[in-house]
Amino acid sequence: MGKPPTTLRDIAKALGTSIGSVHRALHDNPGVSPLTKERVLLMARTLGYRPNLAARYLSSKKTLRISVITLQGTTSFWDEVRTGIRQAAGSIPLENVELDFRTHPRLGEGDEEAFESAINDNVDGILTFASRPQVLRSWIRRASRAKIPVVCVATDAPGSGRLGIVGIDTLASGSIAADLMGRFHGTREGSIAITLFDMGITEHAEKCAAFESTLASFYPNLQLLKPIEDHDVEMESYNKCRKLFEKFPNLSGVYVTTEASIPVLNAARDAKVLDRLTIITTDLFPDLIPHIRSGAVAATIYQRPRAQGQIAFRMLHEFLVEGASRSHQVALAPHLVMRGNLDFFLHRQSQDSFKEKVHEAQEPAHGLAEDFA
Amino acid sequence: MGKPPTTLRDIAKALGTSIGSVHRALHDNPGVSPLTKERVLLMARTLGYRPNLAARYLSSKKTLRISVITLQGTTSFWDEVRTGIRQAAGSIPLENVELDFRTHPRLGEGDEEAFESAINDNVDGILTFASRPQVLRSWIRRASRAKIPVVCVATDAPGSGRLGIVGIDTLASGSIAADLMGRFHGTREGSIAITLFDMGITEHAEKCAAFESTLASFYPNLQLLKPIEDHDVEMESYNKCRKLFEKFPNLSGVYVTTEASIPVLNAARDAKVLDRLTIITTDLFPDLIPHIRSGAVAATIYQRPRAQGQIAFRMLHEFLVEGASRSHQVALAPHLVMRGNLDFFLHRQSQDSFKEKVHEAQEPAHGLAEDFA
DNA sequence: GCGACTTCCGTTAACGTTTACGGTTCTGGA
DNA sequence: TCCAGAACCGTAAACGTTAACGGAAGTCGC
Repeated sequence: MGKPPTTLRDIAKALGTSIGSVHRALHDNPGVSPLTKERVLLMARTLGYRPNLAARYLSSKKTLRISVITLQGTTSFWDEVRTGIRQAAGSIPLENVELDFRTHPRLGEGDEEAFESAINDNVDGILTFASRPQVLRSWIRRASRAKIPVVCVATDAPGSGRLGIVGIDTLASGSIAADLMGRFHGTREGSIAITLFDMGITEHAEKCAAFESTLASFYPNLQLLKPIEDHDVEMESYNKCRKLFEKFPNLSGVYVTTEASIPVLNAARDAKVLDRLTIITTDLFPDLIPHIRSGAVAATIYQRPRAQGQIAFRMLHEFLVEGASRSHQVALAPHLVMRGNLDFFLHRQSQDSFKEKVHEAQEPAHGLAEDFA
Repeated sequence: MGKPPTTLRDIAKALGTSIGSVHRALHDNPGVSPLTKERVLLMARTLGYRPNLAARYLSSKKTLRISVITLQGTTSFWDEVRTGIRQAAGSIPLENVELDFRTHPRLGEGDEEAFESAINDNVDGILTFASRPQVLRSWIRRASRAKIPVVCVATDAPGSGRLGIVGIDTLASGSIAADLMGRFHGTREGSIAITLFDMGITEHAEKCAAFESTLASFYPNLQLLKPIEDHDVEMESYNKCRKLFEKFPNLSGVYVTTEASIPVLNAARDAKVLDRLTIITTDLFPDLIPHIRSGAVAATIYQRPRAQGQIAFRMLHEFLVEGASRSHQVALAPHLVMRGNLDFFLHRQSQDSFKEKVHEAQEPAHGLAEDFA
C-alpha cells in the first residue's frame, strides 16, 4: 500500500547527479548551477519529495531560538500565555528549542526595543503581543523581511506580514455575552453598557459589534448604550462608570470586554447599583474570584490564555520545522466561568508547571510504563 | 548551559561494554546477562539518558498501528471524535502511524469482537469508547496484559488498567448547566428535570450530582426531580418525558445530559409545554440546530468531540513514543453554544478534513478554527 | 603557459539508534 | 575428550540528511 518515500538519493539517481547537488538546490545554497537547480526542483516536485525530519534533525541538530515578546500585564493573563508557550515547547518530541522571553513592563514601554534586539540577535521566530498594532506593524514587517516569522497572540496586527495570529474568537465572545445578558435579564425593558479598551483595536470593535448584533436580533427589549473606552487605565474606567451609573439609573447590565473589571465593580459598589446589575466580565484572575463567588459577576468569559500560548507556539514551530503551517489564523472558542464551575478552572490553573504531577494513586501499577526512566 | 545529551555510546564507554549490550539491556531484549543489565540501567539513570527519538525513528522506521474502537453513533459525535483522531495522527511530524478503525454499529454490538481482533492483530495501542464499562473492563485488562495500552474516550472504565482517559469534565458540565438554568429562570419557584442514560455510568451520575449540588447551593428556589433514565432508546425517552410533563405541569426546565435530546423536544412539543420550558441539552448535531435557532433549546453544552479525539490520540502516541505520558486523565472544559455563537461552531465543524493544503491567499475573512485543551 | 581563482559538482563522515550477524565463552551430554 | 547448543557479547551496516572537503573544469592576469 505505501511505497517508500522519496529521498534525496532518489532524486539524485533519477537525475544522474549527486546528493550534494540536490541538497544545495533544495536549500538554494550557493554552489549549484541554475540549470541543475531547476531540474532538481522539478524532479523533487514530480517525485513528491518530503524531507525526512528525523534525519534532518539527527544530522543538523541546530537549536531553534524563539523570542517571546509579551507584556508583563496587570493580571495573570500573560503569565498564563507564557506558561502555555513553555508547556508546548517542552512537549515537542524532538526538543531542540530555546525560548527567549523578553517581557516588557507596561503597554508601549520596551516593546520596540525588544523587537529590535530580537531581530539583531537573529532569532528563528518571534511570538508576540501586538499591543499597539500601528506601532508594531513596522517592526513585524522588518522581522518578516529578515526572514523571521512572527506569530501574534491575542491581538492581531493585520497587514503587517505576520505569519499568523491566534486569539479568541471575537464573534463567539461577544455573542455569547449578549445571549447570556439577554437570558439572564428576562423580557422586561432595560439598557446595557459595554466597556472596552479602545475602538481602534480590531478585536474589541468586533466583540462590540457581535454583542450589539446578537442583542439586537434576539433581545430587542435591551438597548445598548454607547461603548465606554477605558484604555486600561483604572481611574478612567472607574470615573466613566460612575458617571454612567448616575446618568442611567435604569441600567441593568454591563459587559466588560477588557481586563479592567475591578474598577467597574468598585464603581458599581460605590454607586450602590451592584445588586441591580448583571455584570459579565472577561478572563479570570485572583482579584475577580470573590466577585464571581458572591454572584456580583454573573459570568466571565475566559480567554484561555494558556491554550493561546500553546497553539501559537505550535504554529510557529510547525512553520519553522515543516516550512509551512496548516492554518495561520486560529480563533478559539472562549470558556464560560460561573459560580458553579469556578473551582474547575481554578484547579486547572493551579496545576501549573506541575505537568509531571503524579496523578491520583488509585491506579498505580499499569505495568506498561516500566520502559525506561 | 547545555551539555551534550548522553547517548548509548556514552553508557557503553562508561561501562566498558558495547552499544549492543546497552541497547539490549534498555529494551530488556534477550541476550544480556542480569548483571550487566542492571549496571546499564543504573548507569543510564545516573547519566540521565534520554533516547534520541529522531535517531530511533530514522533507524527503525516501524509504523505504529493504532486501533480505534468506537461506536457508529446516532449523532455526529463519534464521527467528530474520529475526525479529531485522524487530524492528530496527520499532524505529528514523524508520520509513521497507521490508524485502524473498527466501528461497531450499535451499543454493545460488536465491541467485544473488535477488541478481540485488535488484540489478536497485536496492534500497538487502542483508542476506545468504553460504552459498557462492566463488560469492556475485562477486555481492556486483557489488552493491558498483552502490553497494549488503551485510552478511553468520553467514558471511563475505572479499575481496568487502562492507560488513560480523556473526557469532558463532568463537574464543570453539570454545574454550568445548573448555573444557566438558575439564572435563566429567575427567582421564582419551579422544578427541574434531568435526563441521563443510566445512573450506572459514572460520568452521568457525576454530572447529575454536580447539577444537583450547584442548584441546591445557589438556586434553592428550584427543585430537582428524580432523574430520568433513557438508555439511549428514543421511545423510552419520549414516553418517560410525556409522563413527566403530565405529572408535573409546573415543570420549568429540563437538562438533557445525553445525545437523545430530540425525543425530549418532541415530547415537550406534543405536550404543548415547549414554550414554558427552559431546555439545556448536550452536544451539537444537525437535528438540534433548528431548535437552538428557534430558542426552544436555550443552550447546549458542547462536549468537543474533536478535541477529545485529538487529545486521546496524542496521549496514546506520546506514551508509545516516549514511554510515558504526562497526564493520564484529561478533563476538558465544555463549550457553551447558544443562538448567537451557533454559527461559529457550525463553521468550525464544517472545516472538516480539509486541513491539508490551505495555502491561503492573503487574509481570509474569518479565521480558521482549531480545537484544543 | 603557469599559477591563482572561481564555479560547479561528487564524495564522505558524521548524527544516535536499531538490527542482523559473527564471535566468544560456558554448559551438559555422549 | 569433544561436540552441540546456549548464553552472552562486540561489530558493523543501515536509516536520510547535513556539512565539509577535495577535485575537475573553466577563466583571468601575468
